Amino acid sequence: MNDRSLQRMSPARESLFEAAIGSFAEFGFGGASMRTIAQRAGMALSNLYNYAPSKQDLLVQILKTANYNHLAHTEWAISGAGNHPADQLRAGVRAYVEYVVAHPAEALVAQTELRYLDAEHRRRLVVARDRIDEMLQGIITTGTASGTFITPFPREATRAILTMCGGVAQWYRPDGSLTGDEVANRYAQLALAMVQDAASLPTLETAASSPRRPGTTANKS
Amino acid sequence: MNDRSLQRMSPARESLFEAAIGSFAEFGFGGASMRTIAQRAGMALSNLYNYAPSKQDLLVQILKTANYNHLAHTEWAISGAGNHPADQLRAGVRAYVEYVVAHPAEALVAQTELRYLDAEHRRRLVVARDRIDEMLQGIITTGTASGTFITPFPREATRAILTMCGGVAQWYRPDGSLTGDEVANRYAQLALAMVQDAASLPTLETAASSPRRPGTTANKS
Amino acid sequence: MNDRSLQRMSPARESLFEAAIGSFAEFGFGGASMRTIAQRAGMALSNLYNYAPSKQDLLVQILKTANYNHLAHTEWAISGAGNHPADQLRAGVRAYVEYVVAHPAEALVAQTELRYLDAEHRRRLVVARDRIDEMLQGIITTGTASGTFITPFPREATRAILTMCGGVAQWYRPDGSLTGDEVANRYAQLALAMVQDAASLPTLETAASSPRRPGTTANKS
Amino acid sequence: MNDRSLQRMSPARESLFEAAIGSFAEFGFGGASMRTIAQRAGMALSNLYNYAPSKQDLLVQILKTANYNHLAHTEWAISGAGNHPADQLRAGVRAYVEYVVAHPAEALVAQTELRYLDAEHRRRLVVARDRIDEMLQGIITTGTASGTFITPFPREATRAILTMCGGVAQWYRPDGSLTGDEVANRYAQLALAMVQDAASLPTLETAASSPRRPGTTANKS
DNA sequence: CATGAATGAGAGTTCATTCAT
DNA sequence: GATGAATGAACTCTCATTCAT
Repeated sequence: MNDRSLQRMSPARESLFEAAIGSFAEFGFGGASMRTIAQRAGMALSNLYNYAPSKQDLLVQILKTANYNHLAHTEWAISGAGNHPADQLRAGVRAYVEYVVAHPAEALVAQTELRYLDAEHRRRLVVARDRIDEMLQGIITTGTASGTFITPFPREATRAILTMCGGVAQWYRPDGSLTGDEVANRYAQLALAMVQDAASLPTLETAASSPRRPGTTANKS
Repeated sequence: MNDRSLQRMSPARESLFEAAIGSFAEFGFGGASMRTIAQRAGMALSNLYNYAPSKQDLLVQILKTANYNHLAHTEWAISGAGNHPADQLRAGVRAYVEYVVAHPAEALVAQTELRYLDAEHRRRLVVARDRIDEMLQGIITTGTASGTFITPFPREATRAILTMCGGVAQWYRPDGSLTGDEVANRYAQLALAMVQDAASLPTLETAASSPRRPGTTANKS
Repeated sequence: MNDRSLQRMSPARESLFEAAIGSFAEFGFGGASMRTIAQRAGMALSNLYNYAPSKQDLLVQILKTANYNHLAHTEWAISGAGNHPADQLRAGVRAYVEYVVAHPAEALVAQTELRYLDAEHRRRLVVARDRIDEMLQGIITTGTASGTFITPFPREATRAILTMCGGVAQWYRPDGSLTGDEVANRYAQLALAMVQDAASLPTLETAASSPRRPGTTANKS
Repeated sequence: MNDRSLQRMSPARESLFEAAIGSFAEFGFGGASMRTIAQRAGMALSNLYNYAPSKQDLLVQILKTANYNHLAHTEWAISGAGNHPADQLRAGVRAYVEYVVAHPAEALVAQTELRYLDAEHRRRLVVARDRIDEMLQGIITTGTASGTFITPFPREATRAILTMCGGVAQWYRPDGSLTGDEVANRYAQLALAMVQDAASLPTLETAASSPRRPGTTANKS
């Protein structure tokens, strides 16, 4: 899937947004300066304003694209994952993390800098984010109802999963010890564990054969 | 435990740091200005420099206090939780979240603004944060070794738990539908589920027959 | 008489100069921007430079046309007013004001923005204005010499008359309570009064009874 | 009378406003830059903003002071000129012009730059100017009613007088051929002539026989 | 003639910080 | 400790202008 599939971009526009994302990720919205961004994009400062009427608008454009691409990638994966909630959740989490590790700077900006927008822009931008939230919560709720998942707090579980997945943007490095795929897989497993997916649980016999907490009730008893 | 136990503060100092935390939380380090902070603190701009030699230092002081108080609160709770990994993890997560909901702005700043410090300061400040990480990871590893927990990825589980707990700062509101205690408890359960704490697991058919560690979980047993 | 008689204009050129005059009148030379003017003229910014090589030149062209048209209109009226100084002055003032009320924005710009030009351009542009001044002063001096007018300060009277007539541009509105003709007539009478035109004066005993030069004054007598 | 009598000023403030008035007079509001003003005032650019929160506000402050001082000076002179309309008009015009020649730059700015303010500020600022207008018009109307003055257009006469007096700011130079006092006196005479003040009129043959208010006019009698 | 993209200079304004009092 | 005045650097943004098409 193309990065900027939603709106085909001229090379200048492309490099500008790349530079802006990089700068916002590195210094934050307040810390990044239009001069720096222009330099990074290889164009004159004043030319920025042919692409975005203000710094705020630059951020808005970035967040809009980022959020909707993230949504698209995740929704697409879920919609191809069949009917079983566990498969859907696994696919969703995997895709969500995949997008983050594929665009760490963009994802970081999307998480971090949304707060600095005015209420109106924020309202319109969270729509995409909320859609992902609703999808995941729907999956978890359905799974819980059907007995596949067990969790008394679908709302908090959803939030926790999204938060922990988004957090990947803060430490993931492409040259780190784990590939993006590995990270995505592991987070998918952790998410399934959190909702106590039946299939992921230790089975009875294996549970018995290898009693990991001998005297499980040892806690108290 | 007192908020600013490490260094007793004059009222002026108190209101200054309160103002700074509030401003940083609201506008980010780059977006907050010394003028705004001074106004919020009800003092003259130049008087700020009697308490902190620079804006950076203001942030450093805040983060130092925040991180060490967070560490202290969490470590204290764990150290009083006995020997069982599940109890320790639960206590740790609960305490961690408790601190976040008790000081949402401070916690938000601590998470968000650390990146904007120079390497040296960052290095010294992450120590406290890393200590919490190590403690949690130690608990999880120990628990896994002893069979209480089941997770193939203790490293990622630790990070995920801390991230999701820290994320509470981004949405928690004191006047929301959940009290801070409820949030803390639920997140503790979610964390235990993620590491598949034996006692928290539903057994398949024996679910009803042998509730291990009765009374621990509010959900199922 | 055609407005732009000196140089026939294409529609684009026409709308450009109209836009420029409007913008200069509204915001001043310094406050008006080429972008604004272009928008107002309904053309692209860069296209302006096909009609004027610079903003300054735009103003120069406007002022040149304005000043010479104003001069032409006034001189023509005077030259058709016969030999009597009073008739000449009346015709001159009337025509001067007529032009102002017919082109308020242009006249306003001509008065206001001349100062912002460089010395050379200013020198060449004041020629037309000075010609009007000289004509009026000539009329007044002649009239004073012949006893028709009485004023000890022909120089100041001339300046005062031109200033007060030019000032009409600052308050005249086409939809105001007075038509342009009425304004022109009244200002002509005021000017004649200022130089104490004999025929306009009330005589001692005949003040109420006999208007001297009957039909000249529309007002009371 | 002190220049800034209304509000005592620190030396820095004083020199700032002097510089601002000079710059606005020379280059216009749009053409003057805060940098230039600061240089002229001998202070750092940023320090300007300790005295005026914006360039607009700088202009507003100047215009407020200028207009009210002009009003004060003129009103004071009129109020000390006795009951006769001719004396009042002469005193008023003289004082008005006196102020202009005493503060040519300030007066020029007051006339020229008012238009560039937003409606609200303009509305509040014209109050002082309108008060002068009303005073003059009152004098002329009264004089006309009592037969001292003869003019069918008191409204236009008032405007014309004020305009021509204000126009002095555009050409008067302290080192010119006329002193400020001379200019003021001559304009007062011209104004009286314009309203056909009885005492200022030349009598025809009875000029010597019936001087109405003898000794009033310096020019003829 | 007309345009959109690009630019260097400079605009107004705010920044963190200092210093004499 | 506390303040108001002052400063140099940097900010976002707009300016008039150019040029390839």
